[in-house]
Amino acid sequence: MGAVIAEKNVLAASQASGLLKALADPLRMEVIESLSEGECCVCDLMEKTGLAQSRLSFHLKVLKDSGLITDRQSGRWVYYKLDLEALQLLEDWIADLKKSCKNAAKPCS
Amino acid sequence: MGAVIAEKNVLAASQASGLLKALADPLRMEVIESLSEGECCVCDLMEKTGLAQSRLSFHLKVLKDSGLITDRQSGRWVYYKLDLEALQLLEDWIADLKKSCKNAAKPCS
DNA sequence: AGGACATATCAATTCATTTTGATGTATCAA
DNA sequence: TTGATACATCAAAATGAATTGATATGTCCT
Repeated sequence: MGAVIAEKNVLAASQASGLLKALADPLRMEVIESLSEGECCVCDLMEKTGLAQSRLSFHLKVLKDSGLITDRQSGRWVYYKLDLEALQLLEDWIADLKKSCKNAAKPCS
Repeated sequence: MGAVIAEKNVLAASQASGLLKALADPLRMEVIESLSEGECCVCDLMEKTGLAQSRLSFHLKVLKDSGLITDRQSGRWVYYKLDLEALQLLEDWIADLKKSCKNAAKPCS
């Protein structure tokens, strides 16, 4: 039983690490917050964030690679949106960490 | 009303960004997970993580500056522990983001 | 006072991420 | 089929973060 839980944690931890890394950047957080208002295309995100096209594209790729957002092409436009499951995974991981916290001091050896 | 909420969100966002950045590193996550077992001193963390002293010290500083952990000196030893409130703040920030997600597509302008 | 221990800090190097400007690819409309 | 639009990708330069080994600081013990 320990093994299964440990494995699950290791998996979740590495996944969480990727999500955290992607999220831990002010520009990308801005993008994420823009996307929380609903799916939208790159041109709209450019307006909202004021970022240059290639710069925005770079950050969108980081976010997409992490699994935090997904894209869909429609004609000339590419639409991005948040992946709620990824956010949920992250929230769960933090909740688990909190739960596993025993704040008892351990004697120094 | 919008102003107050916006201010609160902006504050939370920049704070959250710091926490995320600190947390989004495999070594530091290891440290955090060690600390989830309870407060402990640097020498114990060195054993648990196998990191060299100066390297560990560097990462502990990053974590402490973010507010994710706190320290307390006792004689020659310095004890570190997780700050549950910071974890809570992070969890709340993600929960809020999730809540504010409207997945309705926005027409491209 | 002197030595040993626990930890922090520093400067130099290495390594990773980000920015920029240019070019490439696909789609649409005329 | 040409030109315009929307976006992605690339290589080079700029910036930032991490590692290393050395040295500094403070505390304890004798």
